[in-house]
Amino acid sequence: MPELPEVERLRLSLLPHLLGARVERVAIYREDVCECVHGGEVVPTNAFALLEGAGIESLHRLGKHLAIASAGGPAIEVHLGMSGQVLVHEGPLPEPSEAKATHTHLAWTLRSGGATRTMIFRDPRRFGGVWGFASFDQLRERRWGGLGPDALEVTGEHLFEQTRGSARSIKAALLDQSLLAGVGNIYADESLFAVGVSPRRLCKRVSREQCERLAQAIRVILAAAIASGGSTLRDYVDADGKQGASQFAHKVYGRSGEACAACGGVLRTATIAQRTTVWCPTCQK
DNA sequence: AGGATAGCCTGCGGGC
DNA sequence: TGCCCGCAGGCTATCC
Repeated sequence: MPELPEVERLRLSLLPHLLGARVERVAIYREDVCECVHGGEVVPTNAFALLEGAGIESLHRLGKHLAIASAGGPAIEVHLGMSGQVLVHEGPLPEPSEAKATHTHLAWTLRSGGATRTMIFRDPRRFGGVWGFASFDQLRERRWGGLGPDALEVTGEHLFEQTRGSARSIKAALLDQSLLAGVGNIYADESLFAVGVSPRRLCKRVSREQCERLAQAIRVILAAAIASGGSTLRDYVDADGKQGASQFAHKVYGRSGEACAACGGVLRTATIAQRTTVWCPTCQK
């Protein structure tokens, strides 16, 4: 379940394969995981909008969203959703039958120096997708305009200003990508545990000082997760197929019924903000 | 208008 | 052993 740290790890692992590479060909196996936009209009899915013929200049990330941009030309956004993966390998483009069997929806032939590689986007559950734009500016405006600041750089002041007086739970707010971009179910629970705030607590009952500590916990926990390779319970791998390791560092996520690392009490679980939530009723108020 | 809810989709694991 | 059902989850559309 990719969140910000997994997407950043993916970005870093893609850099050596993509920077300076030219896209020779794009194979589209499933059009309906793509959306292409040109001149503000949604246009039929096409290889050029998905970088065919372009030279790749930069990779960007905002929250859980990854962008691959050419110099002054097209740019694509990849969103991994629940089960999306981007992988680079040495082999040729997959045959349609193989693509179907592996839920591979798109593939790019990359030419870099003398080497030819294949990048694929696969996503069994298809909650993710790929968006093509005529420029990175258009991508940013159209796809990223509604997102809050990147969670790696969120401030307590921003959290407080955006949540003060709100009647929803702090957990719901942390999951709201328009408030801050990149926190999902795992790191929402981990961050709340780190600062001793119950996921059920209403935003209007979260103080400025608590927002300050929460913002710092979010930044520190996400940075640590990036440093340790991104978390994964099942689906996540980077561009080279390597799994992350930071699931071992989760203090509450996936540990319902286990002992709290801080007080030894039993971690409990409930559905909060439509998400399975785990917290320590003793440590988190 | 803010906040809650349904639905999308497949794979996996528990229970029988 | 094999089948069925429930759950996992980010995001959008829709409802209240």
